Amino acid sequence: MFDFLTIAKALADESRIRALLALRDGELCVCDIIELLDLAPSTVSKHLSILRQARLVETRKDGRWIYYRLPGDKAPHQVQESIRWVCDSLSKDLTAKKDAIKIKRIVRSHLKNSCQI
Amino acid sequence: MFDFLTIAKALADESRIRALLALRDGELCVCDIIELLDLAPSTVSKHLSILRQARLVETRKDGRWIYYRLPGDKAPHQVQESIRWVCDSLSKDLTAKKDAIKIKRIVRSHLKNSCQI
DNA sequence: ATAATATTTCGTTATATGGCGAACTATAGG
DNA sequence: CCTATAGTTCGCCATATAACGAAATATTAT
Repeated sequence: MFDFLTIAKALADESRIRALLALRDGELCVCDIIELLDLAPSTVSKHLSILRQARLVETRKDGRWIYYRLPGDKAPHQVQESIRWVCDSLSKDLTAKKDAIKIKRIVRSHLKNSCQI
Repeated sequence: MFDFLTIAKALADESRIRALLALRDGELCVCDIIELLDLAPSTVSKHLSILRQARLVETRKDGRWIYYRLPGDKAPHQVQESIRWVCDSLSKDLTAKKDAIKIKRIVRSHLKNSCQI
């Protein structure tokens, strides 16, 4: 029950849901998500740590960046089912669709900054 | 997104989850749930109204009593999937198991009060 | 009609939560 | 070494939420 409630509370916030859904197309670093949500870095960091504590996201550090991603197959069944529930429920959500487009642009522009052709 | 968040917030509270799971074995009146959760009537009423607004429960009035139940097949797909998620996630939960036993006793004793043999 | 029971609504209070900025840690680059 | 960048932690404030009791509503029983 405790684990379930940790997950349910983590999913009961629009910013965290948007962040989670944005990870469907692959990992993102924190600054990507900051730009997506248009919130203060400290706020986004807190949101991500709540998702992380619920095991709804995993992290990978690469130099200065910390990449967040959806958990893999070895994640607890409860976690996987929860993510499936969110993704299924919001597969056609308009906000999520807009975010997906915005994220593509954000990732592109960040790439452009680091490896200019 | 709004409907989803209404549901997610409704599910992010232990008392409401316990009430919802208690309805798996059939409808209950408010006083049953008050006795189960051991909270003030006004508190339980508020919890149930939150579940109701999220369409996670339906009601039926019978005399003095108002019976709450899980929604039927004509409930929105999103609602049904949400309930399935909760029930699946907590199918083996210890608190829920204890509650199921307690509810059986509560219902029995309420029946005994009204139709004494 | 009156009393008792079931439930809801309302007002209050304490705590939880989301938001921010400032300060801190860590890494990369000049 | 110094600066810039990425991220987290901490402290603060405003709002949201869960809890209660008192009062209101509705229905049944006396």
